[in-house]
Amino acid sequence: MTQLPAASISAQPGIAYRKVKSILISEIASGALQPGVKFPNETALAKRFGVSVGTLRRAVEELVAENILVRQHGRGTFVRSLDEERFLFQFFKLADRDGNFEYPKVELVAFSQAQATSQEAKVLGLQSGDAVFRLENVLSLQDRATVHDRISIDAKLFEGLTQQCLTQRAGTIYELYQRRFGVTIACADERLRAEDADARSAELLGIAPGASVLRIERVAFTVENRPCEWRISIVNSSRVDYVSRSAHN
Amino acid sequence: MTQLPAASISAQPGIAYRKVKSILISEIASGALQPGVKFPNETALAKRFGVSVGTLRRAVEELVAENILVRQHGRGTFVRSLDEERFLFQFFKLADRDGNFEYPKVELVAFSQAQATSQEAKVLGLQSGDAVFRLENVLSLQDRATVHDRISIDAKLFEGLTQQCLTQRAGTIYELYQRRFGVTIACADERLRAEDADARSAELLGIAPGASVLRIERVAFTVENRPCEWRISIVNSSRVDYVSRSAHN
DNA sequence: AAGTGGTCTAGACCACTTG
DNA sequence: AAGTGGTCTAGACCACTTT
Repeated sequence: MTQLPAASISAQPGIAYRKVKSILISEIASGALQPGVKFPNETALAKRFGVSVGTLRRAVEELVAENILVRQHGRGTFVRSLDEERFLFQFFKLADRDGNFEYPKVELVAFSQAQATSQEAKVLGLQSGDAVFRLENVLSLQDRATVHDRISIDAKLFEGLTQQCLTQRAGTIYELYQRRFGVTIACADERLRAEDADARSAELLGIAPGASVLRIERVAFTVENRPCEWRISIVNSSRVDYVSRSAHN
Repeated sequence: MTQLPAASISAQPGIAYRKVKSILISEIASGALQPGVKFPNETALAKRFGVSVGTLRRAVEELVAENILVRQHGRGTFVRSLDEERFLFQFFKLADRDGNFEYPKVELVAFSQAQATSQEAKVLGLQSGDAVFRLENVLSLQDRATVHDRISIDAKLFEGLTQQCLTQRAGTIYELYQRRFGVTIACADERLRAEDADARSAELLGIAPGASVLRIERVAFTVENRPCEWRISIVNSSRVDYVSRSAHN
């Protein structure tokens, strides 16, 4: 069982369950609580924070709702590991016309380090000129190149990232962020529009330049709610849809 | 205060707070609990259902999370009325490039009653040939025609709907559904893709036929989780984005 | 059998809104 | 002052998983 300092609730702002929640978030972000490792049980955690079990549960329940923790009846509570199936599809929302999701084949087509443009800096919360990594992927579905991703990330956060890391990884890139760099992606904002494919995307996707493509701009955030990845996805949506499912009853 | 029968919990399936929730949902759907009207307070409701206040609260909290109820500290609990600002933007997700939302101007360009195609029947849970209403709207943002909506709804659910109802209404069409027909939209599934504008959409939106447009297909559900509206929106996304905001911490 | 989370209770007290 | 929801407690008992 993880041994952690007797975090004092009174040192944090806000009401009790929010304090507990924010302490848990920072411990997850710092790596003190590792993905896949079992949490202390509720009574122990409640005692550590000096709150009742009910209050502890409320904090944990919110983190479960935010997909940061997972509880399993009879087994325990865990930091959600990004290799879990359903987690992948929290961020990968392309399905075929019948609504079926498929794990994409990923090919890295470019990797470089560069100085952040003003736009990159703004989105990622950096200074213009700070180092960023830029990478480009082509994702295939049903053996057809379907998505062209351009990704920018803060080089400092991902110090030591190499082309090898990326090409030799198993699993998603978000899993790599989490396992090698301790950066856990918790949520993302996306903006979508239709546009005409530029020359590069058209070539990579094997379509005519100027064809209608779906453009998805995504900013992904860590558990601490800091922007850490900026991504433009160009999608040939002639065979797939972007699916947005609202939470049903 | 609303006077309702002493609904017996034990007659419903599932565990207590789920029973309470499903009874509340059916009472909202049936119109026994009206939008904007104050709920009985927690202790009274709990007594009516024969559960503790904590259990009642849990049911209500889930309905609040699903945007069906609204609680206001010190004032009371209400069925959410669809004319509330933020509710509009639960379903209208088009923002300008700076992320600003604007209330669209709506113009009805077609209205008819027809027999459901097999596709309409399938989506809406009808039989092929059942009566449906079809309507088309053009939505303008910043005085530019931006969205062309094609909407199909079950004619039986909206019996008595006329062109007048639609053109003379104040507020959103979902508010009309709720106020005139007692149909409260609670959530929706959406699928997006890029495509080339067809002749009709191009004309209505004042763009070239074949221009890249965003196609949004939406199925909207009632509080009882029954599909009740099918809508295809064609969006000229040269000035607006579809914004998908994930719930942050 | 032991340990975990899931549900439920019956209170207490606080914060906010309204008359 | 009265009424509402918001937070918190300290238990009880159940359901599920593991040993």
